[in-house]
Amino acid sequence: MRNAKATKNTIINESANLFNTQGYKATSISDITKATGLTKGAIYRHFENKGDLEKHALQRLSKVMFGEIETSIKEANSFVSKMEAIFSFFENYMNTPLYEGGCPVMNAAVEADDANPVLRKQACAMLQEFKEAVATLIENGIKNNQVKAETDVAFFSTIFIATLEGGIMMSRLERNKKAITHTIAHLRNIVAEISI
Amino acid sequence: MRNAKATKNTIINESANLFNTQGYKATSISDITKATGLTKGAIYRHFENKGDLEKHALQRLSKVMFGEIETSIKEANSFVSKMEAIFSFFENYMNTPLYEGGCPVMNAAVEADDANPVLRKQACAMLQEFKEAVATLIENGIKNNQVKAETDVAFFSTIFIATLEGGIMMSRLERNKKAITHTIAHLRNIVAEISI
DNA sequence: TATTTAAGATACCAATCGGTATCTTTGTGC
DNA sequence: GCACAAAGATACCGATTGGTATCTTAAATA
Repeated sequence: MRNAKATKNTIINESANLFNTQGYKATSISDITKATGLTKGAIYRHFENKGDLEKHALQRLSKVMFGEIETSIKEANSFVSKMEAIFSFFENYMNTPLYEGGCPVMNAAVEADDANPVLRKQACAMLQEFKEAVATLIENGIKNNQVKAETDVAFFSTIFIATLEGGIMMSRLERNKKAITHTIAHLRNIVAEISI
Repeated sequence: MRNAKATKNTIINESANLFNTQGYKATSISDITKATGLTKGAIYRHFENKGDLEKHALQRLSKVMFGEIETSIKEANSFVSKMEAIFSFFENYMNTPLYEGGCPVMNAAVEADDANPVLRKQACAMLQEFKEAVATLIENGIKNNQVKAETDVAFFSTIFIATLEGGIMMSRLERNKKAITHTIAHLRNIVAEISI
């Protein structure tokens, strides 16, 4: 019976790509049929409705994004080099993106209003996950005497992510790396400031 | 003949509100008829097509946003207080927004892909305008001996806006002021650093 | 190899989309 | 007050939307 798991997987991948580039509402089921080469019948066999597919697609994007970041963080072995891992992820992002369409968190956050609370909640959780990851990095840095003890963890994790996301938005709009390069350079300075 | 200018104005206002909250593609003409109490016939008398209306609506949002910022900047008479004017605009923004739905630049930037080049170009121009406004502030600050001469103008105007936009995105997603408060506090520190 | 069942294709549904042609109403100048 | 033109309402158009019922195909099992 024609590898169901594989088809479901390609549906998720292709739709995730479309949702992240064109937007969730703006992407139709027939867009997905064209991208996958499948028919509506096949898609609706694997997913309850479009919202269900959106949920799975964003989950996939989340896994890919955080998966890549977390592995490169684990490979690094100091606070500074772990932060560098995040920076290089977002720097390379413009040249060779893991997925098209920019940051999934921002895309979902901007599109999801009260009309799509499921998407909003997911984006919320992703942002939370991102913030906590950075916070843990700083906390561990403090424990290991690599970061100044008086550092405000919540404050810095917030401005780190805000600056990164803003930089991505600007660079994507302007279609050049200037903004993201500037913001990362700025964040490098901050990392140096709070480092011991 | 039933004040045409006034009707066109309300159509622009109402649709700008809807576009900025629900998204451009996601807002239908009949959404706009409901919001204005008018009919399709009336709307299409004043605008060529939906894209034309989108263009006018974003232009309106741009005018409102920059109009408010620029007047409050002009009222201030030093580099620091002019920057404070920008900060308080974005701080008050969460409590009493001039328009619903967050930053029009970010919304248009995230939604507009290759499928809507008109919207993209407008968002591009708005970001450029914002960047140049901040740059001019810093340059005048240097001229008036209020900002350190060695300050990299393009660098700082970029990270200012990136940080602000990222903070807005996070605060809107989390539905509390924490992120925007943190980012503005951080930008205040930077202003202090480059000030004389 | 025949049977069974899951996977996918086809054909359809009502609702809505952006857009238009036409009709009615309203205000204005003569 | 009457003609004229502009503003807005109504009724429709084909195309597309998300979704479903039904049919066909293909793989696993017996």
